[in-house]
Amino acid sequence: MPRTVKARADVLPALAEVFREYGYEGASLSLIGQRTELGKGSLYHFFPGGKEEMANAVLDEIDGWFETRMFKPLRDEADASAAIRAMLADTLSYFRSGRRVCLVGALALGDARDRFAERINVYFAAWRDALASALVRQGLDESEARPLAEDAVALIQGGLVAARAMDDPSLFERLLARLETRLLPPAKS
Amino acid sequence: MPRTVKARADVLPALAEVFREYGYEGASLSLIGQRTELGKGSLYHFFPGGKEEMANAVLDEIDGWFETRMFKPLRDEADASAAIRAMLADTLSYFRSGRRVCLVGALALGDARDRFAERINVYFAAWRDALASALVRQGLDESEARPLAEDAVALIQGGLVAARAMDDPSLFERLLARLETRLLPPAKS
DNA sequence: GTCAGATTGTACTGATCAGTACATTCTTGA
DNA sequence: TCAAGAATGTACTGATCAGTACAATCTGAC
Repeated sequence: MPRTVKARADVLPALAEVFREYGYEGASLSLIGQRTELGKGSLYHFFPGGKEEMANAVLDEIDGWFETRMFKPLRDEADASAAIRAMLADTLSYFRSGRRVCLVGALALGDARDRFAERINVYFAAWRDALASALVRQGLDESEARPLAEDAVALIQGGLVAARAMDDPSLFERLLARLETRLLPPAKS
Repeated sequence: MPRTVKARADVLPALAEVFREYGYEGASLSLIGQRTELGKGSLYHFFPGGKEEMANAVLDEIDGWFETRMFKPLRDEADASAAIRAMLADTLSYFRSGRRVCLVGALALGDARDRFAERINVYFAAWRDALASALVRQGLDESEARPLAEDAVALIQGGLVAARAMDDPSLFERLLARLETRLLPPAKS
């Protein structure tokens, strides 16, 4: 039954975008239906648990993407600096220069926070820890790497808020460019 | 008719807290009624424009608080460093070490963004510009002050997101402490 | 072709939403 | 004391919410 799997996975990007744009509570089933081009029958066929299962499926996909694409390289790649540069580039493109919101961050601020609290926590902690690991392999002490990674994750999230608030994607780009100079070791080639 | 004015103003703190906790759409009138201990009759008596007028009243109060308490001193106070230190201390206490969310930031990420887009934009821009002004008076070039102020505002917003996401108020405190060392001139007394 | 099961559309449910209408109660100034 | 108007409680409106039920349709294996 390849079609079942395909159809459910096909819906996830549209689903994610609805949650990103409207938040958990704001993403009504009628809106979800429009964006995914699926009726209620199909939606509840694929996601018997309703909205909560939809959001969890989206979060699963996001977790998977960040884990394999960013966190794992940050933890494991031999060239830590390259992994950090790749992380920044991926961050820029994933969030569309700040035009796209971080769903996890939006959930953290919104009214559905408690419902996904554990997942939200894990996502942020994983990002911070993976980045700190890369910084340590770059030669920093744990005691320097930890705070720097903490700053970086917060700066990225805040950059998304600020870029959206001021409707200025270039702000997010500038933020990431400056962050790169703080995260990479000075004047190596 | 002093009582009218008093009653309306008395409701604003509770109103603000509801919007902060549940977002604009999530703050239902029944919830607002409970928290403010006002029935629908009273709420629509004080705010004939409904929820939107309530949110605008709250934003007015927030704007006023930040303007007089933080932005104006940052722009005008003779001792720029003292104003920056005061800003950081006020930020810490206002947001309750990250336990309290920034309503403006939450609105920026949420589904009611378009409704308050202009106000949100102005709030962020005012903070950045006021801080940049203080940095310039501290001796920085405009070209250094601008990016640093931009970073600071984003870091604060991101700190609120991250502190809430990881349920760790001390994270917000650490962030602000490190930010202070970046904003104040090194080793003066 | 046929049939089991996957998929889908439609019509419901009861709850809750923002907002309105309005009669009642309270407060205040004279 | 008493009216004017401020303040409030209650009962509504129609819309929309998440979720359910179920019959109709489609699909692929045989």
